Amino acid sequence: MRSSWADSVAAAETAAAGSTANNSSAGNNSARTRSTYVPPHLRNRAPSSDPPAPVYSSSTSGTDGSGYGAPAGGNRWGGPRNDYNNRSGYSSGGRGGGWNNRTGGWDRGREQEVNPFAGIENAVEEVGEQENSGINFDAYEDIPVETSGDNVPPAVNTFAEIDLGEALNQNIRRCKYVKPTPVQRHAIPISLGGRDLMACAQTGSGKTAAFCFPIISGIMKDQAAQRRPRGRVAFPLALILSPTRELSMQIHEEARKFAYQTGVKVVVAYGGAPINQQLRELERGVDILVATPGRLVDLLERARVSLEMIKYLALDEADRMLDMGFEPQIRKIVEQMDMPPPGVRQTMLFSATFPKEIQRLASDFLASYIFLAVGRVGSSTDLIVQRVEFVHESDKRSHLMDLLHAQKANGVHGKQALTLVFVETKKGADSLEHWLCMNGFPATTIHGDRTQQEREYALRSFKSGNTPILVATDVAARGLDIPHVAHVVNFDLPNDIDDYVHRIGRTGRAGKSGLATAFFNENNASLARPAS
DNA sequence: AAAAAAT
Repeated sequence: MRSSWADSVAAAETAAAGSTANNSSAGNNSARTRSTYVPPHLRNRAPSSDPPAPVYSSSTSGTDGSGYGAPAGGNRWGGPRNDYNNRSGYSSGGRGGGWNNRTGGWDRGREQEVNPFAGIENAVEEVGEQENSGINFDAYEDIPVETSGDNVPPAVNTFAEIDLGEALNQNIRRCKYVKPTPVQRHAIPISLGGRDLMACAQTGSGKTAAFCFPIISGIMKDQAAQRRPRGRVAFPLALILSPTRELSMQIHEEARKFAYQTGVKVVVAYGGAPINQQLRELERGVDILVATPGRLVDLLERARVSLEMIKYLALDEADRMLDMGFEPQIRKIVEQMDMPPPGVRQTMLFSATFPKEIQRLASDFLASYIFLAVGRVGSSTDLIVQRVEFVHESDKRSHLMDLLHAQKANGVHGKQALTLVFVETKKGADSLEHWLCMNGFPATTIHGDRTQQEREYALRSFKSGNTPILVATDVAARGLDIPHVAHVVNFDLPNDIDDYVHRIGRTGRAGKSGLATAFFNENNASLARPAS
């Protein structure tokens, strides 16, 4: 039996207390050198005390609009951040002109930063005021949060309280983040303070921003991050590991938004995609590398990536990675290559649960860490309406059909009523998808037997509402943040209650309400009562 | 028993 969240909290408090007690001052040195809180009345001014960090010096006069063609007054690029521009592989000089000119001389590939805000979410029409931000902030009030450890930095209530820099603040506005989510309120000050962090929280709670903001801000402020020669070996400053390719892609997309026009370069590497393109991307320079463990080990063995310069390490969905048997790869990456040890680098470990194996990982990877547990947002108990229906195996398809027809009849537009159907097997996914299509319901499927290209296409097609039904195996169960999933159907029940919770967590995201239906029959007897 | 992940 897995430990519950409450157990995790309890267990972790002892663990965290024990691990921090003997090592209270280590790892704090970097914290002192970072700049800190700026009171509200001093914000949006040039921080005169810190001339060498000019990123923060100008808030551009123009409203930035699309991000392109905006730097009229500011010229963030040409000016003060030359060190950075050079380092990340942009040619220096003529910056402003080149930037505004999309067909300019050097816009092949990604040499030009693509505006990440022209994203897929625009494909789905926004409804109503509340949805514009994508997050229902009211749902975040009264989320239980626990922290433990030595000298926990106080939480913040607004982004403005945190000195993230103007470029990052602008991206936060572009993302329409109004105020920090609970995990952000606590985790960002902890990370900005240079402390290691063990956090129990789910994706969709704002976790990605919680670890990206401090990393990006830290890289921007780091005077020591001088330009390095570009070459065959890439030297990322930050590494983000995640269990599945799609989750890595998603983190990469988000991180690119947060890093837009900061000069911080984010690159993603995962399997199933041609490695050459990823190698080229790495050669152009990388600050933050987002990767799945297998592909990263490959890159390390080819000596195309060195972890020598790593200052920030984030492990996302750590429990999932262990479940999937990645512990050897992860230990190899973190402990047996050239990555700086705990205390020298800064490490953030995120996990939905906190069982023994994760506790061990935490004590091995983290130094003097702070434990943070954030209650679930849109948890199974409040925002997701759950139904369990007894359906014989042979009736499942027609029953699903009834549900889909009812949904249609309720006048939900195809575009917004995305339905995610979980099945047990890859074969089952294929055949159900086929059957749905045959019966007039545009569906697609995602599972581990499909090529990466097919998987990515399926996800895009689903998100855009093109095929508003996605049949999935557990590859999609955790972490994926798909907006507008109105209904999760557990066509086949998962074997494990944790998986169930994660699956239905695909709906009711970001504080919106959702519906979850599970088909239950005699085959699932083992789930009906705790089988221990 | 199944799923995921490097080729």
